[in-house]
Amino acid sequence: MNRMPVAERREQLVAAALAVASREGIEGATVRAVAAEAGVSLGVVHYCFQDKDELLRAMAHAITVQNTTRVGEIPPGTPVEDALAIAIDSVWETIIANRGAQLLSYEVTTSSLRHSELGQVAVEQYRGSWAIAEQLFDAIGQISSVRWKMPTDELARIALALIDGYSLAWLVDGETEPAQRGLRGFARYVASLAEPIDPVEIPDELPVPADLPVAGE
Amino acid sequence: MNRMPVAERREQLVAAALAVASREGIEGATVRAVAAEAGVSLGVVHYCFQDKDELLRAMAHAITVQNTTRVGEIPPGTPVEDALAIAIDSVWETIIANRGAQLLSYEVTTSSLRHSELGQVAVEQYRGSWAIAEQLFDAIGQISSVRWKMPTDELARIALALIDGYSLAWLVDGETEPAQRGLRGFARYVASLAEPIDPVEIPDELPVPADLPVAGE
DNA sequence: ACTTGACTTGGACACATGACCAAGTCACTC
DNA sequence: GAGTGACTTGGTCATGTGTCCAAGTCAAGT
Repeated sequence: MNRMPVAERREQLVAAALAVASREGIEGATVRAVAAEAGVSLGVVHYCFQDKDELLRAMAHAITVQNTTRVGEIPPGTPVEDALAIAIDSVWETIIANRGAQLLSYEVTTSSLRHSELGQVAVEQYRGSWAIAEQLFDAIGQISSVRWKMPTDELARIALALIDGYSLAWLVDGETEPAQRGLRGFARYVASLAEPIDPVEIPDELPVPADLPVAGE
Repeated sequence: MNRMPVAERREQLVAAALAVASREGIEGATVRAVAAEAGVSLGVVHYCFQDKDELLRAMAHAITVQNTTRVGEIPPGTPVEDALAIAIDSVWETIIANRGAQLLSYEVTTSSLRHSELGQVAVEQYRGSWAIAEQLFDAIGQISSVRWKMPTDELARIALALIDGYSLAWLVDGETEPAQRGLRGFARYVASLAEPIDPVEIPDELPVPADLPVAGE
């Protein structure tokens, strides 16, 4: 096989692991399978990674990075409802476009929760997703010139819980319509939690409506 | 070891498998581990079950049954908000009371989606849960004398998606407060989807508010 | 040219696991 | 109390897997 520096080889192996695991499940990502997928002999894997665990951790990290890629841009001035719809649809479409990867993501999560070898992978995964979602709500707030009646971190958790739940259900029964209907309904609900603010000047202290206790984490 | 009829032994083995798998994960539920947990020699398992797969299927079925046990009774006349809160709290409490079992449930789901040996276990699991949740909303409708502005099967799917998502998040970060806050918020939202009806006489044809398309499954 | 070290190879080893079996043991019935 | 069949035992075997290694190959620097 072609020679290449370790770093590059590692990337190739991680990609191979991701491919195998997406296709055949996390258990199918054996050292041999990954080596075969990369077109490399067995020893190479242990030359580039100390453990199989290290390889899997690298793969999990790649998934986390992949999951926390930003959603497409939303033009400024877009109404809240539309902005929310765009964002949620975008997330949902990337999910149903990569069934294997999505399923793998859950497998990695559960594995990480059982076996300490995978370390804090699951926690990192979720922290990253929550942070991204929160940033997204903040961004939409600015884009659409609205203020949320609920802290955005809480909004983020609701949104991700719902998406997680619906995508699991979709993995099981293959129906996309219920999820889309549900998510659209959620978008409408969230839109009702937005109140317009002056897009030009944003004063520091606006009275926050006390509908819900503002519990910052 | 004590002699007992096959049926009884099978139950014991399924219980042992459930115990091991809840404690150490689905991968830890090897034939040997199950036999040891049940205090039985290796051959017994293969005497009672044709395959390891058959054992796992039986275990998965046991989980499904366990997951679809009815929530506690709600006294008639309870206001919708309270009835919803009782139901959701009840579900949530059984979840956080059995962390291992809940995690195992997800492991079984993902495993079933990968390996055809587990058959339609995941689908059965979800169909059962959806049906129960739908029945629950119907029941609450009767108990609290309200009519839902949204089809109950859709309500059920939303509720279960949310619960799934939150419980996954809880498994990862161990925080119960965000989930409880989120679920209570959902209960309040659902309560807003209820409109009172005459508790005594329920006519067959009531105009259904056309907020959403009524899509029967 | 030659030396050095990074990179690769193929195989070997130990171990866990699922499957299987032949013999043994016990309870129940006639 | 003898026979019958359900139940149990302990062990064996094949397979897949992670880990490791000693030797081989190649590219680059001196």
